[in-house]
Amino acid sequence: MRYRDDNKVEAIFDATIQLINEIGFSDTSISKIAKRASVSAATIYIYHENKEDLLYKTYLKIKGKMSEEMFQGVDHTRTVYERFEAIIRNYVDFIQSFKEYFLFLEQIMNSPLPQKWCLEDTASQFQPIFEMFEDGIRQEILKKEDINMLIAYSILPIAELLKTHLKNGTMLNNKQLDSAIKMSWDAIKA
Amino acid sequence: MRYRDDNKVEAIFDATIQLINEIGFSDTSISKIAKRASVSAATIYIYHENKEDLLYKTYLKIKGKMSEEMFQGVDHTRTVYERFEAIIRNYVDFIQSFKEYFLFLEQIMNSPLPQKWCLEDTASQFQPIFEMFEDGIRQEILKKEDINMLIAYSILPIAELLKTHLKNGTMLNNKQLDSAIKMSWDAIKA
Amino acid sequence: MRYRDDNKVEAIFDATIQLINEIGFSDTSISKIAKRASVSAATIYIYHENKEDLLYKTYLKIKGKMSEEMFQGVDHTRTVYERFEAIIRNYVDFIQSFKEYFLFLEQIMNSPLPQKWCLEDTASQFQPIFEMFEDGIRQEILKKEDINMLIAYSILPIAELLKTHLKNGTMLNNKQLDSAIKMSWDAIKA
Amino acid sequence: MRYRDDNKVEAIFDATIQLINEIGFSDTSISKIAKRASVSAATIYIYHENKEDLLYKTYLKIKGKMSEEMFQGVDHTRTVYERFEAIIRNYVDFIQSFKEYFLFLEQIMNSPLPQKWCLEDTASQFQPIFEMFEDGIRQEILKKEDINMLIAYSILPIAELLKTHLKNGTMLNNKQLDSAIKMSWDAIKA
DNA sequence: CATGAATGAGTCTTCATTCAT
DNA sequence: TATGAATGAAGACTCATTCAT
Repeated sequence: MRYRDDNKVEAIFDATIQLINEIGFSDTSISKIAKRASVSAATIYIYHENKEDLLYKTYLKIKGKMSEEMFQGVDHTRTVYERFEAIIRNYVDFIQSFKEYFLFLEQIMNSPLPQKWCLEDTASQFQPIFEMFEDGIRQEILKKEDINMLIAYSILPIAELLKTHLKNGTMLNNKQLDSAIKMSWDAIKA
Repeated sequence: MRYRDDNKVEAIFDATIQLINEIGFSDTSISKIAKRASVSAATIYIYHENKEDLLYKTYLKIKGKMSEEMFQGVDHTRTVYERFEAIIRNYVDFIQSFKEYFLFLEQIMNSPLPQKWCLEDTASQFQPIFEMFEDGIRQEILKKEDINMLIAYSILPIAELLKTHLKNGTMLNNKQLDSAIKMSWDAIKA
Repeated sequence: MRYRDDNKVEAIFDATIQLINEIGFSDTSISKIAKRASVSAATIYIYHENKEDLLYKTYLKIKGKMSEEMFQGVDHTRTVYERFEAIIRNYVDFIQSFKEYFLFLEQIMNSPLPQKWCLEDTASQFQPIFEMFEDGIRQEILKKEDINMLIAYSILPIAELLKTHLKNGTMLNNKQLDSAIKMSWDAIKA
Repeated sequence: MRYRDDNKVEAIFDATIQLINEIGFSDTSISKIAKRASVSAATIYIYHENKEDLLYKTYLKIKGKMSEEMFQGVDHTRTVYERFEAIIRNYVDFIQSFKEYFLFLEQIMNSPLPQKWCLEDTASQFQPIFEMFEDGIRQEILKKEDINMLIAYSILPIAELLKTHLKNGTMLNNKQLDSAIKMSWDAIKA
C-alpha cells in the first residue's frame, strides 16, 4: 500500500488557488486544475470527494493558515492596544505574503458558497479578535458597539486598502500603514 | 418587423442578478437565465454579444443605478459633513432597497472580471465622492490621507456591515446607523 | 405593391458564391450570407424557399451562365475541330472570367447534393458538346469511345489544369493553352 | 487506466467517411458521427482536437492508404510505360476497392480546406509519379510538358471516369479500362 | 496510489426559419 | 417588399465524474 502523496495534494491546492484568481470561479474546471497541477483529473478525486469539496477544503486550509499567522505573539498578557496592533500587522503580513490566499478568500466570501456551508464554526478560529474587542469594551478603552462593527471599522478597511494595492500592483509603505493603524484605532477607540 | 421588447430585456437583467446571487457565478448558465426570464436562450444573444457581455452590461447598469441613487441631493452648496452624511444615507438606502444589485456588485468586484474590463472609466461616475473628500481635506476638516483610504474607513465599513446584515437576514436599525455614521466620521475627521 | 428587387437578389447570389468559396459549405450560414449581402436574413426567404433551394438556384444560374458562354459562336456549319477548339477556348475564358462560379460548381459537383437533385435535366444544356463529339465519331475523326470518356480526356483536364492555376494564383499563358488543346485533341482523335 | 481502444478510433474514422459521403460536409455533425460510430461524442475529442482536426487526420490517413496502394510493385527497374500502367491499374483498384475513401478525398480536395492546411508536404508521398514522368520526359518518350499537365491528361481522366461510374452505380469493364489507358498514353506520349 | 479512457449531461453559441410590423 | 425580433433545435465542445488497468 502506498501513502498519501503530499506533493500532489499541495500541487492541487496551489493550482486551484491560482486558477480561481486568474480566470475566476466559473472558468476554473477540474481538468484545468489537473493540468496546472500536472496531475490526472482522476487523481483529484482520490483526495477530494467532488469539486465543491475541493473548494471547501481549500477554503478551510487557507482560513487555518490565516488565523495561524494572525495571532502570532498575541496573548492575554498584552494590553488591548498591543494586541490590536499586533493582529493588524500580522494580518497585513499575511496578505502581503500570501496574496493569492487572500484574494481567493475574498472571492469565496463574496459568493453564495459560505451560505451553503454554514460557516459559524470557523468563527471560533478567530476567537482572539473577539476577546480583544470584548476586553477593550470592558476596560472602556473601546466604543461600546457590536463587535462586527468594530471589525468593520478597524480590520476590514485595512484589507480593502491592501486589496486595492494588490490589484494595482503597488505596495503599502510603512508610513501609510502607520496612518491606517491610527485611523483604525481612531474609529473604534472610546 | 417586431419591435424591441423591453420587457424581455428587463427580465433577462433581473434573472441574471437573481441567479448569480442565488447560486453563484459558476452555476449560472445562459439557459438557466433564459428559463428564469421566460425567454429563449437565443433571445439573450439578440441583446448581448455573449455571456461576458451580458455580465458586463448588467454590471454597468447597476453601477449607473447606484451612482444615480447615491448622489441625490448632494451638491456643492452643502457643507462637507452634510454631503458626507447624505451620501452615506443614500448608499444605505440603495443597498437596502436593491439588495440584489448590491450583492451582485460585490461578487463581481471580487472576481477577476474587473481586471479584464479595465474599469477606470466608471470611477468618473463617483466624482462627487472624490470632490467631497478633496473639499474636506482642503478645508482641514478631514485627515490629509489618500482618498482611497478615506473611502476605506468611512464608506466601505458601512457596506460591509450591511452585507453581514443582509446575509443574516437582519436589518440595520436607526440607532446602529447613527453609530456607524459617527464611527465613519471619527475615522476620517482631522 | 412593390417589385422584386433584383439588386438584392444579385447581392444574395454573389454573397452565397463568395462565402462558399471562402469558408466552405459547412461554415456558410444564411445569416452570414445575409450579412455579406447587406440584407436581412428574412429577406433571403422572400426569394428562396430554404437554404437548399438557395443553393440549387445558385447552382442552376451558374450552370446556365456557363453553357451560355461555352457555346458562343459554336454551330453546325463549323468543322468538328473548329467547334472543339471554340468550346475549349470559351470554357477557359469562362473559368478565368468567373473563377468563383467555376470553383463553386466544382464544390457542388463533388458533394452529394447533385445525387439529391437528380441532375439529368441540365445535361440538355450541354447538347452542343455531345453533338460535336457524335459528329466527330461519325466522321471517323474521333475515337469511337463513350462520349463521357471523350469529355474526360479532352475537357476535364483543362478544367483541372485551371483549377490548379487558380489555387496557386498563377495564370495559364497562351503557349500552355495551345499545348493543352493539342494534348486534348491527341487524346481523342482517331 | 483503460487502454486506448483502437476499435473506437477506427469506428470514428469509418463513420466520418460514410457520413460525409452520404449527407455531405455541412450536414455531418460530430454527434451524428458519434452515433454512427456507437461512441459518445465526447470520446471523439479524446482522439481529435476538434472537428477540423478529425477531418484532417481522416484525410491524411486516406491519402497514406492511397499512396501505399498506388505504388505497389512500382520501382526504377521497370520501364516508364510499365510503371505508368501499373500506377494507373493500382489507382483504379484503389478507387474501386475503397470507393468511399476516394469520394471523400474528392470532396475534400474541392473544398477550401486544403488551402487552409497548406498541403505541399503530402506531395512527397506521390514522388514515384513525378519520377516516372521525369524519366519519361528525359528519355523523350513523353511530351515535354509540365508534369501537372501530364497528370491532368493521363491520371485525372481515369479518376473522373470512375467517379461517374461510381455515381451511376456502374462498373468499368476491362475493355473500357484498356481503352482508357490507351487514351491516357496517347495524350502524353511524345 | 495513479491515470488515461470514457461518457451523459451540460456548456455557450449559432442555426434555419417564422412572425409581426 | 423588407426586416428586426424571436425561438426550438442543433451545433461544437467541455464538464464533473467513474472505471478499468
